[in-house]
Amino acid sequence: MATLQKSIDKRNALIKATIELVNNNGFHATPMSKIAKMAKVSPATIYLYFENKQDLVNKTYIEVKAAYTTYAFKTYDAAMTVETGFQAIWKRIAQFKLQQSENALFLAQCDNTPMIDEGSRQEGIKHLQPLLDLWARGKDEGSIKPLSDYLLYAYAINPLSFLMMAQKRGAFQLNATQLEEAYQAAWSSIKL
Amino acid sequence: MATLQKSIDKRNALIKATIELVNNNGFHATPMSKIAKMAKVSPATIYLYFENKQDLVNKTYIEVKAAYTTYAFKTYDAAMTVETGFQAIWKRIAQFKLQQSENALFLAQCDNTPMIDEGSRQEGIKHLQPLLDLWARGKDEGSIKPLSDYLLYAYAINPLSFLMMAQKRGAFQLNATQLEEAYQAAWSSIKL
DNA sequence: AAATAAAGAATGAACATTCATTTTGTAAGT
DNA sequence: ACTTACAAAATGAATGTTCATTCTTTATTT
Repeated sequence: MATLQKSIDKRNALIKATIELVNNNGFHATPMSKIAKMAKVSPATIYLYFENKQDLVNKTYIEVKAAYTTYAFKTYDAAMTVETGFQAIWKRIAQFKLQQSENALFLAQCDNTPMIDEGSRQEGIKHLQPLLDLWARGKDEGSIKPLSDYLLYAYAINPLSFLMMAQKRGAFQLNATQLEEAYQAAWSSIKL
Repeated sequence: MATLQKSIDKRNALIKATIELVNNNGFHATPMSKIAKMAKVSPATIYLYFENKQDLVNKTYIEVKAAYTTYAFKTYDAAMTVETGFQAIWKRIAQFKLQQSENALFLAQCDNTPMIDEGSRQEGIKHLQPLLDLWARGKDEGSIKPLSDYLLYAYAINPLSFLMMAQKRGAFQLNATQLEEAYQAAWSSIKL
C-alpha cells in the first residue's frame, strides 16, 4: 500500500488548515488552493491524501469527532455512579470546548449545516454510545428523568455548543464559577 | 412621473427561495441562478432588489429574525409574572421552531456559520430585549438563578434549536408530552 | 534505476455580476 | 378615452473571475 509512505505530517497539516479555514470562512468559501497554501503544500498534493474536497472535509470531521469523544470519556468509567459519571463526562466536554475551541467550533459548524455527508454524520454519532448507555442506566435506576435521548442531550450537553459559539464571537468570557453553575443547571434539568 | 412599483411579491419570492436553498445546500452552494429560477425571475432581477448575494442573505436573515421575535413575544405581556411570562415566550418559541421549521432552520444555520455579516448579526440580537428584561426582573425578584444572560439563553432556549435540527434530519418526532417535559426541564434549570 | 511523492501550470466548469435590450406601467397631452 | 412618450423594471446573454481537479514534469526515496 503506497499510502503508508506518505507523510503523516502533511496529512495533519491539511486537516489543521481545513479546520482553521472552514471555521473562519465556511466550507464553500475555503478554496483548496488556500488549504494547500496554509499547509505548505501544492494543491495537487492534497489529492494524494484525499479523494476530493468533500472527502477531505468528511475525513476531517470524523477525525475531530473521534478526538472529541475520546477526550470526553477519558475520565469516565462505567463503574461510576450515574451522577458521578455524568459529571465526569460533562466536565470533560466543557474542557474540550474551552480548550480546543477550534475543534469544537468546527464540529458545531458541521452539525449545523449541510456540509458533511450523511454517512459521515452517522459515523460521528456512534462514538457517543457510552453516554447513551449511561443515560439508560440512569433512567433504569430512577436517577435521571425519563426523557428521550435527544432531549437529554439537548438540555445537558448541547448548550455548551451555544456558549462556545458566543465566546468565540467575544460576547463574553466564561469563568470557573460560571462553568460550575452551568454544570449544576444542566444536572438539575435532567436529574429526577 | 411614471413611477413603476417594484413588486413586493418578487422580493418575497426571492427571500423564500433563498431560505429554502440555503437550508438544503448552504450559502455558498446556492448560486444566484438557482435562487432566480426558484423565484421565477431573471438572475439580473435580483440585483434590482438587493445589492449582491451577501446583501440578499443578510436581509433575509434580518427579516426572518424579526418574524421570529415577533412570533415569540406575541402572547407575552410585561405585566405577567416572571414564570408565566417565561412560559408564554418559551412555548411560542417552541411553536415557531416546530411550525416554521424552514425559517427556524435558516436562523440556526446563520447563527452557527460565518455566513452573515457581524452587523446583521448584532441587528438580529436587538429584538430579544424583552426576554433579557424579563430575566433581569426575575433575578431581581429572586425567582430566576443569577446566571449570565448567555447561560440562561443556552439552557432555556437554545436546546430547542438542537431539537429542531435533529427533527429536520428525521431523527425523531417531538410530541406534545415531550414538549411539556422539555419546557419543565428548561424551567427547572433556570428557576431558583 | 524504478517507483512513489510532490510540484506548478493548465484546464474547464461554475459562478456572481454587468450589459445591452425589451417590456411594462403611468401620466401628460390630445 | 386614447395615444404617445418615457422611465422604471425586467430580462437573457455576455463577462471575467474563481475554483476544483488533472496533467506533465521534477524530486525523493528505496
